[in-house]
Amino acid sequence: MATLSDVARRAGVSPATASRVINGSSKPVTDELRERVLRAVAELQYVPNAHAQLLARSHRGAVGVIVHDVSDPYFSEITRGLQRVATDQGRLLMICNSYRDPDRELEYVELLRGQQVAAIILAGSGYHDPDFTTLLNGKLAAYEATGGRVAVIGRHEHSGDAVMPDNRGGARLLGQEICRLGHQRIGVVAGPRVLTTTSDRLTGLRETLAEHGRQLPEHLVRYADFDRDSGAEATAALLDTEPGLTAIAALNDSMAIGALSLLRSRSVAVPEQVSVFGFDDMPMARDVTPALTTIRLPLVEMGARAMALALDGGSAGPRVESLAAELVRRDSSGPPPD
Amino acid sequence: MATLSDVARRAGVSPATASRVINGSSKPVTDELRERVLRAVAELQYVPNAHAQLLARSHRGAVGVIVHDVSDPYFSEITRGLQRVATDQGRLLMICNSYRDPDRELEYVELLRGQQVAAIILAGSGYHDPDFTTLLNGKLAAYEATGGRVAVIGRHEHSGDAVMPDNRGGARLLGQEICRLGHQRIGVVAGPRVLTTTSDRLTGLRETLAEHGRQLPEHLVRYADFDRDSGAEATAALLDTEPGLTAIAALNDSMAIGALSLLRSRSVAVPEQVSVFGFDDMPMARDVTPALTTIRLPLVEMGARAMALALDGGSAGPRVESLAAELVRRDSSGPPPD
DNA sequence: CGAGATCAGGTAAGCGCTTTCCTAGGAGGA
DNA sequence: TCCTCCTAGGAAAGCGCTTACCTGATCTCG
Repeated sequence: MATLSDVARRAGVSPATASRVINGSSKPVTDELRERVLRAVAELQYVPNAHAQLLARSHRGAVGVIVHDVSDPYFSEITRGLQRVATDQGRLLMICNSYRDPDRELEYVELLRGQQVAAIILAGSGYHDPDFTTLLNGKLAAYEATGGRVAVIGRHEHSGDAVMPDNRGGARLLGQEICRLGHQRIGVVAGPRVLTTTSDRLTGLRETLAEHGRQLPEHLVRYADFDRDSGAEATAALLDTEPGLTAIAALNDSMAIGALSLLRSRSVAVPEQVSVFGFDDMPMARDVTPALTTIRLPLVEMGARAMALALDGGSAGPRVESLAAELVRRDSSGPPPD
Repeated sequence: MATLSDVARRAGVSPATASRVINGSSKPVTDELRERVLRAVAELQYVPNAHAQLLARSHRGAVGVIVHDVSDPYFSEITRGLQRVATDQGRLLMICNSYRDPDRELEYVELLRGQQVAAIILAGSGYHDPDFTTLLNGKLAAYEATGGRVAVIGRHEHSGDAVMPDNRGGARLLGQEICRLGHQRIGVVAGPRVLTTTSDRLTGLRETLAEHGRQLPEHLVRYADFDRDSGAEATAALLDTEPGLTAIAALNDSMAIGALSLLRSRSVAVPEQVSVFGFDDMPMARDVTPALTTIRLPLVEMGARAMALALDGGSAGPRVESLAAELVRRDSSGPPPD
């Protein structure tokens, strides 16, 4: 691999001069020398060693992002928003998948810190796990203490800048719609118990149902993994327990799609016999049949806001931006059968 | 940010010793000192500067991946495969999105080279653009000349290790199925003209149709962008031109889903009036209604193979692994109406 | 015509780490 | 008791780059 000195030698100048023309430094260099350096660069196919550069300048260019899984549409949308703002500011994004493993999340924080990233963004639900939370906050605090910026998306456990989707409010909208339609026997396909997103959504739903005089007994809540297949399984279990259900609320769209697929396989008509509700409004929600009634979260926007928070040097104390959810009525929901 | 010397000072040892215990070097260190160093690390929340480490060792750990767009399911699947193998080997993955911009692709090659990655993997179709191809190959060659490894997925233009999905063969399967069902009036929603994937698939399809005595006139091929919405548009255009079509072959699933959605909005029954075919078999293909008949490509496998090729030091000359495509019959296809 | 200002370019000191090589001290053997 | 050999630990030389500072030449002006 050619180095700066190789270039300098070949051009017959000092490394300093070579560095200056390559980086377009403000220090003037005669055209003659500039030319020679550029020629040498081309001939040697020279590319500066990014690590050496980062060491020498103390710049901090890149931004780290820790998400549960980019291939999950929920996170690809968020990531798209993050990406957009980062790119606009000429920042490189390092994306890390924790696959919902708290330990891996911790490791990635260290890794990103080691990479000298300018900011770390944590996207995705927090965990109901005080020990982990303490540990994580400690690491983040250490990072912030050295000038790093942190922003989180949808996790209350961190006390700094945050973008919070209104999970609870969204779930209330969902509950209202279910009641408005007149459903009485309602099953819920929830996400992993340990995630705060699950409990927030569940809480909102419970509250609203209670306000309308509905019960949500524990055996009608099934915990799954926020993915399609486990959503289908949970739906099956729900139906087996309580064949008379007329509404199934899945706490994210992937699981709702799983539910749809299971219902189809059992020839249960949606929404005539059973209504299905999702949450998130991923792009795919409108393409399944029947198109999914769901709660829209402005995912791309959330990503963009979080990145903006992280990058704007944030003078004041912790800023929390709450983004509203919105009900999207499509074809998977309707009144219960008579 | 605490440095190694800070740690060493606090522990009352030399940086060398500190480095040794932190990295678990083979050089023996007394428990006494080891202990002191570890305590200092904990107290200072020390994390090694990854750039300095990379500079000092000449290790080359990470692997770079350039894809069109990870949030496109086609690439998330491939990436999953790449990721799996990379993680197994303890490698960090740097993922870059070119968004199908050749210039950006070129830039990313430089960037990754600057990051000293051990290998670069290019996934996604090549371009029909000799100038670009020459440029890209030049850059890759320069990288390989300095010991970097390169593997490509689905691009013929590079002469090194490659994993090639059998686009043409898959398209032939598609053509056969269409003919078998008895369709005569066939429209195609193709991808961007400039991509080799588009032309490969188109060629396979054309060949097979021709063998069965079908024509595929140019006005029945509409070029779109491999995404849902442009697929819908192209389908609309196709139908407007030629209302009598009984089969629409989209050259990827996203566009097929767009086609499905457009047909639904026009109340055209699928497959009774028009059959729709996709390509790739993304996870989502089975969840749309009607479930999509498509050509399965082993996307995850492709990623895994490519990473394996790139990482195994590949002694011999260029290795090309071709992966077969497979027809998946679902509900969106059937015989033409009488 | 010489002193200071100006300018292009070079010199060298790091950035934070790893690792080779060296040293001092202790163990072991004669 | 003295010499050798091993051992743990330190000193220091880089890794490839940037940049503050210095130098020598040219220019400007009194």
